[in-house]
Amino acid sequence: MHEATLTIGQLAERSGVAPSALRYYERLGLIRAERTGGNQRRYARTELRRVAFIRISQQVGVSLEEIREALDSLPSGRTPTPDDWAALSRAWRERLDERIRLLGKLRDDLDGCIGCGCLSLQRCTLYNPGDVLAAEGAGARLMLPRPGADRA
Amino acid sequence: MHEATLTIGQLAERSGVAPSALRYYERLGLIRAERTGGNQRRYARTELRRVAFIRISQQVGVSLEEIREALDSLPSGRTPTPDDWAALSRAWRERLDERIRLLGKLRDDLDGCIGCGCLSLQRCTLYNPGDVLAAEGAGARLMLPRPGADRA
DNA sequence: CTCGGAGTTGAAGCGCACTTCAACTCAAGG
DNA sequence: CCTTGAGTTGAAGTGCGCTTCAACTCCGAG
Repeated sequence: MHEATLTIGQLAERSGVAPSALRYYERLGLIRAERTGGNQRRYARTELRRVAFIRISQQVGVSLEEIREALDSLPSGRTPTPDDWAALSRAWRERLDERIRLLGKLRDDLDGCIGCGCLSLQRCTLYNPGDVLAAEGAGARLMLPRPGADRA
Repeated sequence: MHEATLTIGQLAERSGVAPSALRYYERLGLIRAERTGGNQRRYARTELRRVAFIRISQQVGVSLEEIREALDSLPSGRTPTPDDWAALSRAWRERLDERIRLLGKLRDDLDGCIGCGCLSLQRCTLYNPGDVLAAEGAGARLMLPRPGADRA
């Protein structure tokens, strides 16, 4: 045990991500694996870091497709350095800030509306298109893109 | 025009929600409508406020099912007062605070990891089960419930 | 060599929040 | 009356992020 590579089960256990999810990530091109003679996946230990980055990015609210693009921007040829990872993380920082800012605004507005009890679409800042927490990735739109906005 | 009730098209325009979504909300029991002799929906103007509450709640990260439960808790019989709406809004306030808190923690941790470049699953506070932004509603789990957590 | 647990695949299913479609009816102006 | 735009329905489709399943193979301990 404690070999240079990990089986899918080992990677799953260490990362907390189900094997089915890891295979899914691979299909999307987010992680890679060598194969044994018997066609089984063997993961380099560096893949652990990739998986960590994926899960963290999801918490930031980034879609798997965008995460893939980010990972694709890592230097090919050499193993990514801590600096490489730091650069990617910095890229999410802005999104996270914006997300937090908008939720903070929502909270303030909600407080205001709790005070006045208005919840009026026309007057309340809560329902202000253009200041919407738009398409932050993640599944069936959490954040209210205007209807048809993705086709416009 | 400017009648006591709204057609589905009018409600859609005023609320910014597509007619198909409004019909969907009705099927889920989130809003109600009278019917004309010709079976067309006519919405009381108070439904505007319900729709506003629905969209705001979604921004907080609440699922339609939970929103339905919240709306069901409104007093039946009388038209909800501003105080009634304020009470519902207050109920989301805590969720919003928690959401903001966890995102803030994620940001701080991310800053720390940008500094050290670690992204290590084992050591990094970023990947700390139990402190995960769990099941905040909304579609295909944005916030990383542990695999199988919804079946456990 | 045998056995069982771990791995493989493609296809299908799930949950959420909707949208789209076809086929039809209604309502209002000319 | 006729047309046109708006409304009606149920069924099916969409996108994301997976999970589940069936049918099969691999690998290592005994």
